[in-house]
Amino acid sequence: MFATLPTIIPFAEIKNSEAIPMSEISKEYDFKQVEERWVDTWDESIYYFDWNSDGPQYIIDTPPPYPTGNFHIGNALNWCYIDFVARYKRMRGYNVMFPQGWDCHGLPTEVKVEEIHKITKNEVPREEFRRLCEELTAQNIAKMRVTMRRLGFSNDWSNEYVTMLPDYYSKTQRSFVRMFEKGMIYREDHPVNWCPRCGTAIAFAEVEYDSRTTALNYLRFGSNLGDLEIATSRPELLAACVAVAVHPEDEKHGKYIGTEVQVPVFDYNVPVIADEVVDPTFGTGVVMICTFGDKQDVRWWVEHDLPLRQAIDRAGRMTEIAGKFAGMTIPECKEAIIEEMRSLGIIYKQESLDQNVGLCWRCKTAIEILSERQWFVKINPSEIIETSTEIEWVPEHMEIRLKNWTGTMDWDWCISRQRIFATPIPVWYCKKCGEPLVAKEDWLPLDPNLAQPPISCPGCGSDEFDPETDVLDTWMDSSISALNVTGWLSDHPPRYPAQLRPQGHDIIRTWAFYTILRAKALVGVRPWDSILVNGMVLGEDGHKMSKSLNNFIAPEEVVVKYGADAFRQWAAVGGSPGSDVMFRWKDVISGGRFLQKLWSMYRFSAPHAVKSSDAAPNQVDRWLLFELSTMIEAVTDSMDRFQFDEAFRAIRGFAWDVLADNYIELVKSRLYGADGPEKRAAQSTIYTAIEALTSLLAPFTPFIAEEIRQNLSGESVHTSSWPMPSGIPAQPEGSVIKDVAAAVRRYKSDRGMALNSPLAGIEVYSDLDLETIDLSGSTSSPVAVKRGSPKIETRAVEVKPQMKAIGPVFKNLSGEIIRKITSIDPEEVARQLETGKIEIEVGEEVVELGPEAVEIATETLSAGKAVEMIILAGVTVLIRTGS
RNA sequence: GGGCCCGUGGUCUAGUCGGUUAUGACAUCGCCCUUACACGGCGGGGAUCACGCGUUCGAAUCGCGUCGGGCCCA
Repeated sequence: MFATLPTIIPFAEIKNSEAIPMSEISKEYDFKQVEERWVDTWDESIYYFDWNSDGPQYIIDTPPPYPTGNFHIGNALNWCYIDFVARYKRMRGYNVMFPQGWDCHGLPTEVKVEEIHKITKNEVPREEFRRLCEELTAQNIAKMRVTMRRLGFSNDWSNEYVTMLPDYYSKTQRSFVRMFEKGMIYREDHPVNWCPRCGTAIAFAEVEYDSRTTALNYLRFGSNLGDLEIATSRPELLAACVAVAVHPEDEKHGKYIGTEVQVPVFDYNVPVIADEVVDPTFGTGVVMICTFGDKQDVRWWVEHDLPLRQAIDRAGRMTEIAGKFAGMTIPECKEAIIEEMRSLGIIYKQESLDQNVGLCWRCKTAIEILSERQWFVKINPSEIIETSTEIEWVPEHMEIRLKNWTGTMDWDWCISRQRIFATPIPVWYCKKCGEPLVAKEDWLPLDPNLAQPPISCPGCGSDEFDPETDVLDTWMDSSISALNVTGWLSDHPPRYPAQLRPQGHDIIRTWAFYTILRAKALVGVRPWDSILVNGMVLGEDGHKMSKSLNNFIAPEEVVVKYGADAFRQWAAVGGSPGSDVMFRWKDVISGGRFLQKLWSMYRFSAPHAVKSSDAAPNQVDRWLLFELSTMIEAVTDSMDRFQFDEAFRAIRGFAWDVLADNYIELVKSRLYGADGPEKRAAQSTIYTAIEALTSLLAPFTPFIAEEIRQNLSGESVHTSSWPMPSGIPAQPEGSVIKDVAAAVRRYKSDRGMALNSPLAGIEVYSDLDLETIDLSGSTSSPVAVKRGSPKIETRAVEVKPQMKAIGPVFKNLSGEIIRKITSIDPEEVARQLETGKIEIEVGEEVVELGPEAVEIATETLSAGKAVEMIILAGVTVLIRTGS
């Protein structure tokens, strides 16, 4: 018996006072208009953290970017991740803080200011120069804020901080004072990495390495035992030579150990020492130790208690001890000294040598190691490594980078810098006795260059002081960001640790390292519960995106062309967090297409999506609700693991495949049909699905999610809750109906038939009680559901062994069983299968297989009638074509 | 030189505590303007899962090695 076709009511006659008619909704999604409108109208106070709330907190230690004026695509990727998390956690009921900070201090701004005003920093008063830097920084921050808003980030602007302002840098200064008082900060003469161009000390983290080719010079040192031949790549440091080293078991040079040799050109004696680190196969096997050619020299210097001979000054020029070379630059001296030694026959050989040299990461000048009186922070590697194990690293393996780095530092963190635009070190030196006077906490903030201490010198009572002109390393500012956002030294009770630190893997050795160090030193706890590490953004050529490689794309350019929601989809699906992500226009384009698809779905749904409570969902509705519930569960799980690609793919898959391509096609006839419980059930199901969909999309595509949700229900999606899975149980009927409808659609498509062309009849053979309303509606054909199997002859043509079932039971017999069962006649296997078991001989024994062990592929034997058969899992469909 | 990550259709990618026919996007080909969407729908072609050896009944997945790439460091 065929079910009757539902009556079709013309669209124009459908009146629904609650819903928006489709015709009023534009066919094309206008992302520009929608996004710009929401940027202008959103009330950002809904993103504010509530300091007074007792609810569960979720504080994000946003890494404060350097205000260059351009919010680049790498920032944008990281901020997308942060925003996904922040919006998700808010919807889960957390009291979320997504603060925005600005890490202002630093050399690039000083350089830029010098460029803009055509001055050098020494030409204007210190205070004036600082003011110009602040002015430029403020302009740059303003520019970057615009981009961030346009990208839809839900920053908490009530918790913005700017490290160059007294509010913040007083905390930096207080952290300095506290750590000094705890004995964690000290000042002493110590080798430091020095950039001669910038004229400042720099930390290991600021040293970059590059391979260069240089000359290895072979020269002779005079000795009573006969000239000693040594090889060096740094002859310009000859005047700084304090010893010569050989390997203790070096047979050729062993006799020199303990004697003295004469340094050529400068004619003074240095000892020959034995040290196992010397590579006897490199050069001549003899190495000259200078203060300081490299880090190894520093180690030897300490170990063997050698004297200090400083041949290079702060400006990178040769000092007095270099004699007639004094005043030359390093390259000038190198050239002159080689020339001199050549003419004297001291250099007897030169060969080229590939080596890696340390460079200043800002200006790429080769760094020198100088002994300078500087401020240092003590590093306790084991404490940092221990603390990092308390932190959840995502992805896990990134923690190894921190551990590796932590073990490689040869000396403490040098925190003084010889610059202007930075946090002043709150210290004076007594003019009379020279003792340093470190400010007390309640004097702060201050600049010792502008203020005098309120007390006399505790040592000698003098009232005359010189200010400390050095300033603090910028990492001293930024490494307390985690403490700052959790309310340290604020009016609020502190809430550390923060829950999340999102950052790139390129700054693990700096930011993550220093922040852990400082949190432990200052408050004794880890700075964060979790750290989420994002990859670098690669250009479409596969290389790290940078202006110099000319593969650079600005986020603004993408937003203008495809919108923020499309851009954010690239961030979500471009790669899983931690891996590098290539920027690809086609990902953005496909994101834009999805927006259009969503818009079309909404445009269709608008007149039909109506909440109602009195209509029980039918089988197809329940199938959709089950798929929705399952998807919500999966997405929630993915979000909890920060797997945004997984989460977004699941949402998009549901929206596109399940809801649009299948469910909506199935229920159209009900929606266009006469009012009644069946229609209302479909309307209500669509409403539920779209409502949930907009919530799930809200963290990813906040603009279109808001637009649709506001139109649908008049409420903001961004104050709504994350959907909960309904937990509706799985029932096979709806899924089978969907499969049959899809099969019929394919059938028509294969034959070039219009998809709405009616068939004479469809018979569905199944043991399930299938409802026919949506099947007949979506196929435009009468449908009958029958029990059992159709009277059609079939023949087994292939036996497909099921490895999953056979393997675990028969173990190493499996191979033989598979070979056997696929070699016998499939018809025979099929006959046996009807008895419920299959017996086959394997070698000597007879093995019994259950029905789960095989699947039989069959072929229909045509009965010569106008009947087509489609066999699906659990159902057989017969189509009467009517011819 | 060391550490970490990676190598899957033309391109990019999912899957990686072993188990039917390896996911998706973009590209490509064919058919279809079906009362939301042609920025759409249906279908097709296209991958010896870098290579070799091993463990196993069974390997993209586990182990070892080789080659190639990236990142961090020396």
